[in-house]
Amino acid sequence: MTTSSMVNLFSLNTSSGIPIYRQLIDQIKQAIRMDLLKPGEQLPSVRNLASALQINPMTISKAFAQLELEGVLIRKRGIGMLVTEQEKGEALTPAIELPLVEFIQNARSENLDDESIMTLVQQYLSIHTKG
Amino acid sequence: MTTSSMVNLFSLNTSSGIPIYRQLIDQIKQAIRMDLLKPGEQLPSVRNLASALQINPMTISKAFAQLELEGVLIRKRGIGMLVTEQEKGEALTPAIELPLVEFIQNARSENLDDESIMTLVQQYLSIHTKG
DNA sequence: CTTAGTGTATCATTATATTAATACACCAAT
DNA sequence: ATTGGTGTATTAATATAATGATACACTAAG
Repeated sequence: MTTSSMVNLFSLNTSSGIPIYRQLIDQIKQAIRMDLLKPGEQLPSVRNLASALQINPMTISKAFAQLELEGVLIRKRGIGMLVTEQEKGEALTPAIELPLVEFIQNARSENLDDESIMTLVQQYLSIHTKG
Repeated sequence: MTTSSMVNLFSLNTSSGIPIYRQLIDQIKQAIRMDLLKPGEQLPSVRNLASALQINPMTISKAFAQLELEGVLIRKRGIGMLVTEQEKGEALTPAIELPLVEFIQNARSENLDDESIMTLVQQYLSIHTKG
Protein backbone atom coordinates (compact mmCIF):
# COMPACT_ATOMS: atom_id res chain seq x y z
CA MET A 1 0.00 0.00 0.00
CA THR A 2 1.26 3.48 -0.75
CA THR A 3 1.86 5.78 2.17
CA SER A 4 -0.55 8.31 0.73
CA SER A 5 -3.40 5.82 0.50
CA MET A 6 -2.68 4.67 4.04
CA VAL A 7 -4.14 7.88 5.29
CA ASN A 8 -7.53 6.43 4.45
CA LEU A 9 -7.04 3.76 7.08
CA PHE A 10 -7.68 6.38 9.72
CA SER A 11 -11.00 7.70 10.77
CA LEU A 12 -10.79 9.96 13.78
CA ASN A 13 -13.73 11.02 15.83
CA THR A 14 -12.83 14.06 17.86
CA SER A 15 -16.09 14.17 19.74
CA SER A 16 -16.19 10.55 20.84
CA GLY A 17 -14.38 11.16 24.11
CA ILE A 18 -11.70 8.70 23.06
CA PRO A 19 -8.33 10.45 22.81
CA ILE A 20 -6.99 10.89 19.28
CA TYR A 21 -3.71 9.17 19.99
CA ARG A 22 -5.59 6.15 21.31
CA GLN A 23 -7.78 5.97 18.23
CA LEU A 24 -4.63 6.02 16.13
CA ILE A 25 -3.06 3.23 18.16
CA ASP A 26 -6.13 1.06 17.90
CA GLN A 27 -6.60 1.66 14.20
CA ILE A 28 -2.98 0.87 13.37
CA LYS A 29 -3.15 -2.34 15.37
CA GLN A 30 -6.38 -3.29 13.68
CA ALA A 31 -4.93 -2.60 10.23
CA ILE A 32 -2.03 -4.89 11.06
CA ARG A 33 -4.34 -7.62 12.34
CA MET A 34 -6.31 -7.36 9.12
CA ASP A 35 -3.12 -7.51 7.07
CA LEU A 36 -3.78 -4.12 5.54
CA LEU A 37 -0.40 -3.16 6.95
CA LYS A 38 2.32 -5.72 6.49
CA PRO A 39 5.69 -6.16 8.19
CA GLY A 40 8.34 -3.92 6.69
CA GLU A 41 5.88 -1.44 5.25
CA GLN A 42 6.51 2.22 5.79
CA LEU A 43 3.92 4.46 7.35
CA PRO A 44 3.11 8.00 6.26
CA SER A 45 5.28 10.65 7.90
CA VAL A 46 4.04 12.33 11.05
CA ARG A 47 3.65 15.58 9.15
CA ASN A 48 1.72 14.03 6.29
CA LEU A 49 -0.58 12.24 8.67
CA ALA A 50 -0.94 15.29 10.88
CA SER A 51 -1.81 17.45 7.93
CA ALA A 52 -4.25 14.96 6.45
CA LEU A 53 -5.97 14.36 9.78
CA GLN A 54 -5.83 18.01 10.85
CA ILE A 55 -4.03 17.35 14.11
CA ASN A 56 -0.68 18.14 15.64
CA PRO A 57 2.36 16.09 14.56
CA MET A 58 3.25 15.48 18.19
CA THR A 59 -0.01 13.65 18.71
CA ILE A 60 0.99 11.25 15.94
CA SER A 61 4.45 10.94 17.38
CA LYS A 62 3.14 10.09 20.83
CA ALA A 63 0.78 7.46 19.50
CA PHE A 64 3.62 5.88 17.58
CA ALA A 65 5.93 6.05 20.57
CA GLN A 66 3.44 3.84 22.36
CA LEU A 67 3.27 1.45 19.43
CA GLU A 68 7.05 1.23 19.36
CA LEU A 69 7.03 0.35 23.07
CA GLU A 70 4.63 -2.46 22.27
CA GLY A 71 6.90 -3.67 19.52
CA VAL A 72 4.42 -2.95 16.74
CA LEU A 73 6.62 -0.57 14.78
CA ILE A 74 10.01 1.09 14.68
CA ARG A 75 10.69 4.80 14.43
CA LYS A 76 13.85 6.33 13.01
CA ARG A 77 14.67 9.99 12.80
CA GLY A 78 15.35 11.07 9.29
CA ILE A 79 13.88 7.85 7.96
CA GLY A 80 10.32 7.21 9.04
CA MET A 81 8.25 4.59 10.71
CA LEU A 82 8.18 0.94 9.73
CA VAL A 83 5.88 -1.90 10.69
CA THR A 84 7.86 -4.46 12.67
CA GLU A 85 8.60 -7.92 11.36
CA GLN A 86 6.33 -9.94 13.61
CA GLU A 87 6.97 -13.33 15.05
CA LYS A 88 3.90 -15.24 14.10
CA GLY A 89 5.77 -18.46 14.67
CA GLU A 90 3.25 -19.82 17.13
CA ALA A 91 1.19 -22.71 15.92
CA LEU A 92 -1.99 -21.07 17.13
CA THR A 93 -4.64 -20.33 14.56
CA PRO A 94 -6.16 -16.87 14.42
CA ALA A 95 -9.51 -18.40 15.35
CA ILE A 96 -8.03 -19.20 18.73
CA GLU A 97 -5.53 -16.46 19.19
CA LEU A 98 -7.60 -13.43 18.26
CA PRO A 99 -10.48 -13.97 20.68
CA LEU A 100 -8.02 -14.98 23.38
CA VAL A 101 -6.04 -11.78 23.06
CA GLU A 102 -9.21 -9.73 22.89
CA PHE A 103 -10.61 -11.47 25.95
CA ILE A 104 -7.46 -10.82 27.96
CA GLN A 105 -7.20 -7.21 26.91
CA ASN A 106 -10.83 -6.48 27.71
CA ALA A 107 -10.71 -8.33 30.99
CA ARG A 108 -7.68 -6.32 32.01
CA SER A 109 -9.21 -3.07 30.91
CA GLU A 110 -12.01 -3.87 33.34
CA ASN A 111 -9.39 -4.37 36.00
CA LEU A 112 -9.70 -8.09 36.50
CA ASP A 113 -6.47 -9.44 37.91
CA ASP A 114 -4.80 -12.50 36.46
CA GLU A 115 -6.16 -14.80 39.12
CA SER A 116 -9.71 -13.70 38.40
CA ILE A 117 -9.15 -14.20 34.71
CA MET A 118 -7.95 -17.74 35.24
CA THR A 119 -10.94 -18.48 37.47
CA LEU A 120 -13.24 -17.12 34.82
CA VAL A 121 -11.79 -19.39 32.16
CA GLN A 122 -12.14 -22.35 34.46
CA GLN A 123 -15.78 -21.53 35.11
CA TYR A 124 -16.53 -21.23 31.44
CA LEU A 125 -14.71 -24.43 30.61
CA SER A 126 -17.05 -26.25 32.97
CA ILE A 127 -20.12 -24.47 31.66
CA HIS A 128 -19.45 -24.77 27.95
CA THR A 129 -18.89 -28.49 27.89
CA LYS A 130 -17.90 -30.08 24.68
CA GLY A 131 -21.35 -31.41 24.00
CA MET B 1 -18.93 -10.61 58.19
CA THR B 2 -19.45 -7.61 60.43
CA THR B 3 -19.41 -4.22 58.79
CA SER B 4 -16.55 -3.13 61.03
CA SER B 5 -14.32 -6.02 60.00
CA MET B 6 -15.16 -5.37 56.36
CA VAL B 7 -12.98 -2.32 56.51
CA ASN B 8 -10.03 -4.69 56.43
CA LEU B 9 -11.00 -5.82 52.95
CA PHE B 10 -9.69 -2.53 51.65
CA SER B 11 -6.13 -1.64 51.06
CA LEU B 12 -5.73 1.68 49.32
CA ASN B 13 -2.54 2.85 47.74
CA THR B 14 -2.69 6.60 47.26
CA SER B 15 0.61 6.77 45.40
CA SER B 16 -0.07 4.04 42.86
CA GLY B 17 -1.57 6.36 40.30
CA ILE B 18 -4.77 4.33 40.36
CA PRO B 19 -7.68 6.49 41.54
CA ILE B 20 -9.02 5.66 44.99
CA TYR B 21 -12.57 5.16 43.82
CA ARG B 22 -11.36 2.66 41.24
CA GLN B 23 -9.38 0.73 43.81
CA LEU B 24 -12.52 0.55 45.90
CA ILE B 25 -14.60 -0.69 42.99
CA ASP B 26 -12.08 -3.36 42.10
CA GLN B 27 -11.62 -4.55 45.65
CA ILE B 28 -15.33 -4.81 46.29
CA LYS B 29 -15.84 -6.79 43.11
CA GLN B 30 -12.97 -9.03 43.99
CA ALA B 31 -14.32 -9.61 47.49
CA ILE B 32 -17.63 -10.63 45.97
CA ARG B 33 -15.96 -12.96 43.49
CA MET B 34 -14.06 -14.53 46.36
CA ASP B 35 -17.26 -14.90 48.40
CA LEU B 36 -15.92 -12.69 51.16
CA LEU B 37 -18.95 -10.53 50.53
CA LYS B 38 -22.19 -12.38 50.03
CA PRO B 39 -25.51 -11.31 48.53
CA GLY B 40 -27.64 -9.43 51.02
CA GLU B 41 -24.76 -8.40 53.21
CA GLN B 42 -24.56 -4.82 54.33
CA LEU B 43 -21.50 -2.71 53.71
CA PRO B 44 -20.00 -0.22 56.16
CA SER B 45 -21.49 3.26 55.90
CA VAL B 46 -19.80 5.80 53.69
CA ARG B 47 -18.78 7.78 56.74
CA ASN B 48 -17.33 4.80 58.58
CA LEU B 49 -15.38 3.75 55.55
CA ALA B 50 -14.28 7.28 54.81
CA SER B 51 -13.09 7.75 58.35
CA ALA B 52 -11.30 4.42 58.49
CA LEU B 53 -9.62 4.93 55.14
CA GLN B 54 -8.94 8.62 55.69
CA ILE B 55 -10.69 9.80 52.58
CA ASN B 56 -13.70 11.87 51.67
CA PRO B 57 -17.16 10.26 51.99
CA MET B 58 -18.04 11.40 48.50
CA THR B 59 -15.24 9.31 47.08
CA ILE B 60 -16.84 6.26 48.63
CA SER B 61 -20.24 7.33 47.42
CA LYS B 62 -19.03 7.75 43.85
CA ALA B 63 -17.35 4.36 43.82
CA PHE B 64 -20.55 2.78 45.06
CA ALA B 65 -22.65 4.71 42.57
CA GLN B 66 -20.64 3.01 39.85
CA LEU B 67 -21.11 -0.37 41.47
CA GLU B 68 -24.83 0.21 41.66
CA LEU B 69 -24.88 1.03 37.96
CA GLU B 70 -23.20 -2.28 37.32
CA GLY B 71 -25.77 -4.04 39.45
CA VAL B 72 -23.30 -5.13 42.10
CA LEU B 73 -24.99 -3.43 45.02
CA ILE B 74 -27.93 -1.29 46.01
CA ARG B 75 -27.77 1.99 47.87
CA LYS B 76 -30.57 3.39 49.99
CA ARG B 77 -30.62 6.71 51.74
CA GLY B 78 -31.18 6.35 55.41
CA ILE B 79 -30.47 2.63 55.20
CA GLY B 80 -27.10 1.77 53.74
CA MET B 81 -25.58 -0.28 50.99
CA LEU B 82 -26.32 -3.92 50.32
CA VAL B 83 -24.68 -6.48 48.10
CA THR B 84 -27.09 -7.45 45.35
CA GLU B 85 -28.65 -10.88 45.08
CA GLN B 86 -27.30 -12.18 41.83
CA GLU B 87 -25.45 -14.90 40.09
CA LYS B 88 -21.78 -14.20 39.91
CA GLY B 89 -21.49 -14.73 36.19
CA GLU B 90 -23.95 -12.00 35.38
CA ALA B 91 -21.54 -9.19 36.11
CA LEU B 92 -19.53 -10.08 33.01
CA THR B 93 -19.73 -7.60 30.19
CA PRO B 94 -20.18 -8.75 26.61
CA ALA B 95 -16.72 -7.34 25.85
CA ILE B 96 -15.31 -10.03 28.11
CA GLU B 97 -17.80 -12.82 27.71
CA LEU B 98 -18.12 -12.91 23.93
CA PRO B 99 -14.45 -13.35 23.06
CA LEU B 100 -14.06 -15.77 25.95
CA VAL B 101 -16.83 -18.02 24.69
CA GLU B 102 -15.54 -17.76 21.15
CA PHE B 103 -12.03 -18.61 22.26
CA ILE B 104 -13.15 -21.69 24.18
CA GLN B 105 -15.37 -22.96 21.39
CA ASN B 106 -12.69 -22.55 18.75
CA ALA B 107 -10.01 -24.05 20.94
CA ARG B 108 -12.20 -27.09 21.52
CA SER B 109 -13.07 -27.45 17.88
CA GLU B 110 -9.34 -27.72 17.28
CA ASN B 111 -9.22 -30.48 19.85
CA LEU B 112 -7.38 -28.68 22.61
CA ASP B 113 -8.16 -30.21 25.97
CA ASP B 114 -9.04 -28.13 29.00
CA GLU B 115 -5.59 -28.33 30.47
CA SER B 116 -4.01 -27.06 27.26
CA ILE B 117 -6.51 -24.23 27.19
CA MET B 118 -5.66 -23.19 30.73
CA THR B 119 -1.96 -23.32 29.93
CA LEU B 120 -2.54 -21.18 26.87
CA VAL B 121 -4.33 -18.54 28.88
CA GLN B 122 -1.56 -18.52 31.41
CA GLN B 123 1.04 -18.05 28.69
CA TYR B 124 -0.84 -15.18 27.16
CA LEU B 125 -1.34 -13.51 30.51
CA SER B 126 2.41 -13.42 30.94
CA ILE B 127 3.05 -12.30 27.38
CA HIS B 128 0.42 -9.62 27.08
CA THR B 129 1.45 -7.72 30.14
CA LYS B 130 -0.56 -4.74 31.17
CA GLY B 131 0.11 -1.33 29.61
C1' DC C 1 27.39 22.05 3.32
C1' DT C 2 22.83 22.80 2.04
C1' DT C 3 18.32 21.27 1.41
C1' DA C 4 14.37 18.91 2.24
C1' DG C 5 12.75 15.21 4.14
C1' DT C 6 12.25 12.36 8.48
C1' DG C 7 11.04 12.12 14.01
C1' DT C 8 11.14 14.44 18.93
C1' DA C 9 12.27 16.84 23.37
C1' DT C 10 10.54 20.50 25.93
C1' DC C 11 7.30 23.26 27.53
C1' DA C 12 2.68 25.65 27.50
C1' DT C 13 -2.06 25.16 27.05
C1' DT C 14 -6.37 23.00 27.30
C1' DA C 15 -9.48 19.39 28.57
C1' DT C 16 -10.85 15.82 31.57
C1' DA C 17 -10.95 13.16 35.72
C1' DT C 18 -10.54 12.88 40.58
C1' DT C 19 -11.08 14.41 45.07
C1' DA C 20 -13.05 17.17 48.52
C1' DA C 21 -16.33 20.75 51.18
C1' DT C 22 -20.73 21.89 51.99
C1' DA C 23 -25.39 21.62 52.59
C1' DC C 24 -29.03 18.77 51.88
C1' DA C 25 -32.35 14.48 51.61
C1' DC C 26 -33.98 10.28 53.44
C1' DC C 27 -35.15 6.72 57.12
C1' DA C 28 -35.99 4.58 61.73
C1' DA C 29 -36.54 5.08 66.39
C1' DT C 30 -37.60 7.80 70.08
C1' DA D 1 -40.83 16.54 65.86
C1' DT D 2 -36.20 15.41 67.30
C1' DT D 3 -32.14 12.77 67.08
C1' DG D 4 -28.74 10.19 64.98
C1' DG D 5 -27.97 7.38 61.69
C1' DT D 6 -27.92 6.55 56.43
C1' DG D 7 -26.56 8.33 51.27
C1' DT D 8 -26.01 12.45 47.74
C1' DA D 9 -26.41 16.60 44.71
C1' DT D 10 -23.84 20.56 43.80
C1' DT D 11 -20.02 22.96 43.37
C1' DA D 12 -15.13 24.09 43.92
C1' DA D 13 -10.43 22.77 44.03
C1' DT D 14 -6.84 19.84 42.52
C1' DA D 15 -4.47 16.50 39.83
C1' DT D 16 -3.73 14.18 35.63
C1' DA D 17 -4.05 13.48 30.73
C1' DA D 18 -4.18 15.07 26.09
C1' DT D 19 -3.06 18.25 22.70
C1' DG D 20 -0.38 21.75 20.55
C1' DA D 21 3.71 25.32 19.37
C1' DT D 22 8.24 25.70 19.00
C1' DA D 23 12.80 24.73 18.25
C1' DC D 24 15.78 21.08 17.65
C1' DA D 25 18.03 16.44 15.97
C1' DC D 26 18.80 12.93 12.58
C1' DT D 27 19.34 11.14 7.53
C1' DA D 28 19.92 10.97 2.61
C1' DA D 29 20.88 13.22 -1.51
C1' DG D 30 22.49 16.80 -4.23
